[in-house]
Amino acid sequence: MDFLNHNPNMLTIAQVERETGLSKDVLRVWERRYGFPAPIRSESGERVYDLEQIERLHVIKRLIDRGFRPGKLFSLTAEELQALAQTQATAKEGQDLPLPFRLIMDEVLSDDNRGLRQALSQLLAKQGLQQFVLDTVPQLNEQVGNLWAAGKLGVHQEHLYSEELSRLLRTAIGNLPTMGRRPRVLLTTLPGEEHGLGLLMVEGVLAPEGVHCLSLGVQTPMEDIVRAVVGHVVDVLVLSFSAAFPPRQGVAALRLLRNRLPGRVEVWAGGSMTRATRAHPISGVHWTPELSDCLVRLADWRDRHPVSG
Amino acid sequence: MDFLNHNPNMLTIAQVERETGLSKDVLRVWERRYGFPAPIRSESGERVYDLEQIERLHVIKRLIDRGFRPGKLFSLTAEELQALAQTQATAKEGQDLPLPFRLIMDEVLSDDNRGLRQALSQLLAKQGLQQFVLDTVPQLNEQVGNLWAAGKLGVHQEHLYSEELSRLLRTAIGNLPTMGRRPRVLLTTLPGEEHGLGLLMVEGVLAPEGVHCLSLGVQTPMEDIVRAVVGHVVDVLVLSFSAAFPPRQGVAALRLLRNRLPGRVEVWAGGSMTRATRAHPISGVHWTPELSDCLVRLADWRDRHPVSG
DNA sequence: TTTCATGTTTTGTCCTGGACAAATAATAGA
DNA sequence: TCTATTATTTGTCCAGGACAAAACATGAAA
Repeated sequence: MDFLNHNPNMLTIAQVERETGLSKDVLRVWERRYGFPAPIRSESGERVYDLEQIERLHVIKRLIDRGFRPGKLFSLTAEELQALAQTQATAKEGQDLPLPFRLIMDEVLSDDNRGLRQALSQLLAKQGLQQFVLDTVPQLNEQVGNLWAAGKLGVHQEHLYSEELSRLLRTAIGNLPTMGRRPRVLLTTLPGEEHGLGLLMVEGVLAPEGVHCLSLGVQTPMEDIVRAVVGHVVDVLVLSFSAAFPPRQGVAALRLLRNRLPGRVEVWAGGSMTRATRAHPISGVHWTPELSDCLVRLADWRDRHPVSG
Repeated sequence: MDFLNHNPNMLTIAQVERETGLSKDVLRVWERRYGFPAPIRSESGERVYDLEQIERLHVIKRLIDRGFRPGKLFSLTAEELQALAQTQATAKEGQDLPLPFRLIMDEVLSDDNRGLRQALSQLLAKQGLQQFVLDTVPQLNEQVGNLWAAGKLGVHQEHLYSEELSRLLRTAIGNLPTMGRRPRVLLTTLPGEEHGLGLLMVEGVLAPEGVHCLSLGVQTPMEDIVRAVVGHVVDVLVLSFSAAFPPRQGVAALRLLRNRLPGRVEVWAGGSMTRATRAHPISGVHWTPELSDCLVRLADWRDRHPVSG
């Protein structure tokens, strides 16, 4: 194996795709239409990008995620772009929040994982798991989202936040006494959805109700979801979709999956995406855009399935 | 929004890519070369795949993952393919394993998450966290890998195993007393590496040594790794690479990253991939293919940085 | 026999540039 | 002010050629 080839400060298009999250198709069509990025070519004609371009791509990507359109952005100079990013940064400050929230955000912003862990776990202890997940966590998430949108938060800080929160929730759920009452619930996400926090939150709401939860983590192929549902004799399948999941594809995938599951099994679809799709009913799929909807559905399920014997 | 269009049993090429993990390019070039898959076309000429083809693609993908070459597989009929999958299934049985391992594998195979959780946590309690991670977990992983290669294990069972193991490790790590001695270690994976178990294992080895660990979860873009390393004043950066990570790209990415980090910061690269790359030294990067290598490096680091005052 | 170097085949990735579907913005009508 | 059309922008898909990388086969040297 020869790993010695090219200049270590240059990236191939595949590396840029992984690094920035922009597909090869997009990178090429931007180059064609807007003249940027403008990679040099290897001797065999393949695109080779330097670090400056990657950095600029990152800036552009972030601005697009905040709602700007590519057309506008590509006509700007580097300075204007930078200025725009700065302007945005001051837009949505953390407003009048209750003190505990401000504190937690401060820990996130100051990169203090110990402090963050401490603060989160204190809040959890005060409120109890279910309350914490139903009320506090969504507010925290929103706040993190705001700070992110305002450009105050680096990706690593967002990662740190969700890592510590996951850790805390898992621990709390793990320490719950095992009840294993019906319904048996299977939790996972479809391929393409790699955000697993939603699953943990649902589990944090249901487990205290004594529900038998079974999580497969993220990105389980449909075929395997079907197998698991049958194999585990599951009553309810919970799927979570973040806001980043394209609603069209979500609905298409749910239809497809619904078709292949036994009718007996309920499907609950939750997460931010479902706020956009709730107006489009799918027969046999329940939208649970809010966490509390899961509790409503749970009560309903138990009403219809009284414990016999 | 109109979600009502196409037949819910047909998939677009993008859906097939997500579902099977085969890139669009591969799907198209297979069709061109081997005549399979053979999707019908929408009225606008786009590929539309039916469920049968997806299923066959899944089978083929699995066989390729087990070392078969596409060329061979595409000349087989459906029956031969099925037969091959079956044959493989009996190849690598679980051999003479110590009893506790057999037990755990049985729990995995019987889809019993409660039992699995129980068995794992019992083993952990007996051995202690560090020992458990150093000895037992790698053996379990290997065994799961064997069963997978033998076709005995569904994806959902593999997911279940790693989910329960992660849960257990997180809980155990979370219950450790906080020491926060040097070095300060940052753990994450590069974009493209979505397997996070390795990070947990490293943490499970280092945390009992009193190391100040800080995990960012998976797939942190390089730019943000650099920021986090600087922002958190980290001494050591730990990166994990699963066997699925292409060695070439791993080495290229490490070179790139190393160039952008302060020289003071050590980089430890571990995980199965590094067994293939260890022969290719990168200055400033330490290969730690075995977990115990992390302990060696830790001792070395502490030797060179005696606590002053 | 095993190990390593070399050539050959297979396989996956990249390319161009056109077409069009989907998402978004702009405009007209209620 | 709100809602339905129409226009523009933007991302995805396509074909089919080229070639880089990986896997395999062959032969020479240890």
